Amino acid sequence: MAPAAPHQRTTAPTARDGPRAERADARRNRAALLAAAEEVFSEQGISAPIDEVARRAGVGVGTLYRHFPTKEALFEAIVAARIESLATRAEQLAREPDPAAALLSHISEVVAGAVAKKDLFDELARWGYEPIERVHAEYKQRLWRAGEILLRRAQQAGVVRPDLTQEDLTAMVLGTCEGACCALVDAARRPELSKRMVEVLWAGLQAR
Amino acid sequence: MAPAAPHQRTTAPTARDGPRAERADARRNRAALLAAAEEVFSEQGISAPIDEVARRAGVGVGTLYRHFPTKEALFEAIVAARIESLATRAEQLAREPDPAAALLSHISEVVAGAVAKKDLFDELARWGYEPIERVHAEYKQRLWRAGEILLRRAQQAGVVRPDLTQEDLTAMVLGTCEGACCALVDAARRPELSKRMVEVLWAGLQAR
DNA sequence: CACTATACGGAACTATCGTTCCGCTTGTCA
DNA sequence: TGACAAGCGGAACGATAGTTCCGTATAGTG
Repeated sequence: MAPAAPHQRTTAPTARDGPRAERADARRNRAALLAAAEEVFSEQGISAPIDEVARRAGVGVGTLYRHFPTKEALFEAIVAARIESLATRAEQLAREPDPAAALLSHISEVVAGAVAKKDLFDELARWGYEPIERVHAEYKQRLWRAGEILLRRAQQAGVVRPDLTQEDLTAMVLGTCEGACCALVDAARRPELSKRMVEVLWAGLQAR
Repeated sequence: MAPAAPHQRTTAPTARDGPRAERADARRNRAALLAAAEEVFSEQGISAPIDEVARRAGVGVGTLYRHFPTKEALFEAIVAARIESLATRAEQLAREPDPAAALLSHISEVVAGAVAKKDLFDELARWGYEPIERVHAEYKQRLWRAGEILLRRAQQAGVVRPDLTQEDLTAMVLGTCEGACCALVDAARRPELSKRMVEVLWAGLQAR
């Protein structure tokens, strides 16, 4: 986005010399916007109006659009971080000695995350299991690949039904998130419910 | 809705005598609207624009609103029929001798229905598992109660985990529908996928 | 055939949201 | 401290969708 490096010019440092450093208020506002977006999107998901984010950040919409070209871009900035952390955690689990426990932890953590944060939920929901080859965002690829490894290892250990693909598992995990989040449940009971749902899913995944 | 019986008056049958019978074109148009709504909503779900329904019925929106007070009312007219038929079928299953087979059939049929018809899917999704006491529509009550019986019988037969409530099961069935319908899957593979998901769910539901 | 209650069509209205535009403000630097 | 690029706010715009309104058309009746 930035047209060139802000410092070191070959010509004299006059006023017409390249772009100045970022102004302090701009940096403050961007931070405030990210914090507000984090709050708003985690509560209301991607359907939250953009004005709500600007309002809560204490800036006008114009300022929001100065920092992020579209609503999508702002949303992605938030949700990418969430997915990255899931991916990192999944990669870590993929190196654990017990493949069954690792897969179960992975599933539990994804579900718990989606149940707690509506933005993550919305992102997973619309992600669906789009053919992963067509997904360009590298953080999604990381999560997908780590999930693949976790599933394969659990299958090789004879713990999980060998006929399941990662698409199947993804659909089931996603379904578990959605079932637990469904419209009218009061949010307070979701964690407990989703725990039980993961239990049932896990039992259903067992080989034999 | 009709204020009174259209025929037999005590006074003379003058022009100012009660409402006439429904005009033929009105009846035709209502039928066309229902047929169009059935098509459109089953393909696109409740988010289909109302104009699309009117267009496909070959009438103006004004006509649509003459017959149905809101979009909701039209949608409900369609979806109520679907839920009624699920409910009737569930009640029938509740009288079958094999409780396990009955519950499995019920689950399979709900999922298959939701995967095939987006209106049913949307309705179940937003229905969620709202406390059933608060649901007034009698056809939903029927489906819920039949589901309860099916679950209880399967639990008493020792087939299904006794700690599951109908809310749990509803959330799981709903989740299965949602997982299988997720955004980007090509619809052609949904039936197969959902069948496998029901298999896993069923395995997970087993007692011990 | 004429008359009128009924029904029809679709333009217009309202509300919501994402996005753009532009006049004003302010941080930064000489 | 003065000049000005960078940044800001928020009104206005455009798109979408549900709903209303009203002038026109017509089915049914005598």
